[in-house]
Amino acid sequence: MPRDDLKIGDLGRATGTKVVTIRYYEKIGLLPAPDRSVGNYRTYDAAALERLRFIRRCRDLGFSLDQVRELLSLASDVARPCAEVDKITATHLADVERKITDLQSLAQELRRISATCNGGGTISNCRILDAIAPD
Amino acid sequence: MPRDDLKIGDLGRATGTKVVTIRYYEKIGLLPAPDRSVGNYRTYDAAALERLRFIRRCRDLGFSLDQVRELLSLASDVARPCAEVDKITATHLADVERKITDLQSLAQELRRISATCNGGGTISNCRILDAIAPD
DNA sequence: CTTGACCCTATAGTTGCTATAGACCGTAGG
DNA sequence: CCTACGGTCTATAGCAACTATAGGGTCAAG
Repeated sequence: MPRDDLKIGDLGRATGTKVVTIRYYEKIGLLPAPDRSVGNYRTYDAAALERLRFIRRCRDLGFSLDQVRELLSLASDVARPCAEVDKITATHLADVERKITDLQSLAQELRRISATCNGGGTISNCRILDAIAPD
Repeated sequence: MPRDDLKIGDLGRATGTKVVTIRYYEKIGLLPAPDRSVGNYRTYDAAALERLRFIRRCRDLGFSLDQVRELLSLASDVARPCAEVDKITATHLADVERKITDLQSLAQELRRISATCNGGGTISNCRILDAIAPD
């Protein structure tokens, strides 16, 4: 076995990925099924390590697994236009920005609601509940 | 049957909730099992409508179903201190605020990555992919 | 009396993992 | 050589919070 062969645990440690997650990525086709050792252990090479690193980085950036799949497929096809990659990124960025504004108005409303809190009172005169359920 | 009896579809329309979701809330104990009509249809009264409205409002505010459960339980116990309600709200607000800052740095990074896009090029010289997988 | 809209139950799917059970492999110590 | 241990294997079930589907029953209008 070549020196750069990694067992699944090694790969996990090298990428900060749990073993079960790696197997999960394999099951859903994000990682190719690797060769097996005599004892039926998965053995990974440097390419697998790089691919998993890429996947994890994408996940850190908040891309969905489907988007990661697309990015991987694009990355392997040097002739496709770079604009396709940018489109995925831009779509994701727009999603993130929309989420931010949604959460900002949410936070605003929660602050407003929380501000109505009747210090040491009881539920019977809780104005927060009134604020949640205006009726 | 009293005039304020609602079928599940009516309740759904009145609260903007899908029928399956209402049944789901019942199954997980968020809504009590209502009376049934002769034909075995669920029949809801005004109290159920109010309770579901409260649940939906909480969900709109981003509370988890467990938090909603707690809020409902608090709301029904007039002797408990209002501070408990505020604590749930404050915790949730902190969550939301943390999510916002997380997403903001994410958006920042995505903008940075997207800005590297090599306009009309192909994947072979795609700098976005390089930016995602710096190596 | 049939059509259509509604309702019923039960089960499986979604996303992205995580957890568990029960078995096998490989190496180091006694 | 045996045993203990840590790692690995498969398969299955669980998490949030629903959504979707299958295969039926109910009810009012035409």
